[in-house]
Amino acid sequence: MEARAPRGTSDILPGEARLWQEIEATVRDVMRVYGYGEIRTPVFEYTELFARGVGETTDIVEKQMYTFEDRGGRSLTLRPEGTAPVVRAFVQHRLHGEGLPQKLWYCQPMFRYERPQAGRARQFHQFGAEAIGSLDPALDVEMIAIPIEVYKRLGIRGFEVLVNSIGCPVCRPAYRERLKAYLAQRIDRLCPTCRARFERNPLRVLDCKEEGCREATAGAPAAWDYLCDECGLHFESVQRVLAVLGIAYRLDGRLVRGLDYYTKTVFEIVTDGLGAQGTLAAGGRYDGLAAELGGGDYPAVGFAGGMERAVLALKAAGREEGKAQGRPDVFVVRLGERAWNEGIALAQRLREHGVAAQIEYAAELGKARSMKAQMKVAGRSGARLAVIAGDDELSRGTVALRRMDDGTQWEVPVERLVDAVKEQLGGGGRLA
RNA sequence: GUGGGUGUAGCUCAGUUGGUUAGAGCGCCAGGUUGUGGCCCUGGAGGCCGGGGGUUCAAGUCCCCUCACUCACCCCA
Repeated sequence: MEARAPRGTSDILPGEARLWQEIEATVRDVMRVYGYGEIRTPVFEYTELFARGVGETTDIVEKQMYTFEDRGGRSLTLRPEGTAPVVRAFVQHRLHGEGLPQKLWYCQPMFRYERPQAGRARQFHQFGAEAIGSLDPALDVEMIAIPIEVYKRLGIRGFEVLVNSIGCPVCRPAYRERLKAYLAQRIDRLCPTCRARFERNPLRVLDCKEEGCREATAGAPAAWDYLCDECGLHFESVQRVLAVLGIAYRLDGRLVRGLDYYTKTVFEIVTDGLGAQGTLAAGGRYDGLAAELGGGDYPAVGFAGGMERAVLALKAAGREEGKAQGRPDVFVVRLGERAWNEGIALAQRLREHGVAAQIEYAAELGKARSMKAQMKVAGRSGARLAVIAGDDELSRGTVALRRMDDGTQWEVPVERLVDAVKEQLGGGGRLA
């Protein structure tokens, strides 16, 4: 067989994993300061959850889900997005009883059957947050502020915030009809896919990248001109809070989301320079989802950001992958039969004192590598210090300590080794 | 699902109008007399030239098919 990860999946090797850890740590801390609690939901759910929650006619449900039947005949689906499971958990565990709104965050893998390309995979990872049980526009803005804070802390710049309101079940039908009337007069100028969209989801025509479609829809009515009183007031409030927080944004009447549950506020944080998939994070309000899942009337808002895209953005900002293995503080070089074993104990003792100590291993049983080879690995490892344990030194009850930066070297008694190493490394265990 | 691009050593890539045992740099391993890394020198290992079929005296090179990767469309994080 050929050793190969399935199409659209990838291994995150140690060098890149360090970037992931940095992003995860940043997400975790930003969520902490914003007062969100972590939730982890199952990798698979009953298929019905996504069919009802995300929408039967969305691309995700129609052609992108990994759906299978288990041995009990249940239809299960690998989670293609994060919001529906979180809301399901909110309803299932009656989290409204813990106080409202419930503020939850996650960072989990998602699965969609798509053709892979830059910034898109079949297994990918999203970090996100959901605030369930409040209509407060401040929460809409929080969902924009959180990812911005994450990117700022990571040193990712050059993104733009797009905001729109697509109304609610009260006002959207009217806008939809108005838009259809407008499009009907220009139907011949639309691309074939947009002609198909015209019936099923006319809002998506606004989102088309085809030049002809963009020209045809240049003067199309904007959703915000047709909002009902409640949606209009809410939209104004969102913009007011954005202004209060000094968040730069651009109103974009063409911004439409592909999931059925969105109401009122929708937004995207986009950047160029990552290829065609420039959306770093996106989200919006979904006031009807909890009710749709049988949980009562709990308006909510959330966002999700792509981890892989954050990694791409981090690299685009000039960040390098780390070394595969972390830099050790010291490298124990062993010489002679006795030292080959006792050196392991020295490394062990250093580790017990919190010092990162590495040794070089034999390629073949009973064949120690030459000192030169061990020193070469020590140098390459980036270790600050080498502990040279030779039979000669050990017979004197000492080992040699060598600074790898300037090559100075001296002997210390074995029982003083840990202290001597810490002295060299400085208080925190790292080189001062 | 639809298009374009690319597949030669672990990595980045050469490979002449088809013509001997397919190369380089980096990396890896071993040496350059006793037990010392970085620089230098010498040597070595490592290649179903993505796979299959075809044309030809002869294919890494030309043709067809296929697979994979990749970019884009669709859509989305």
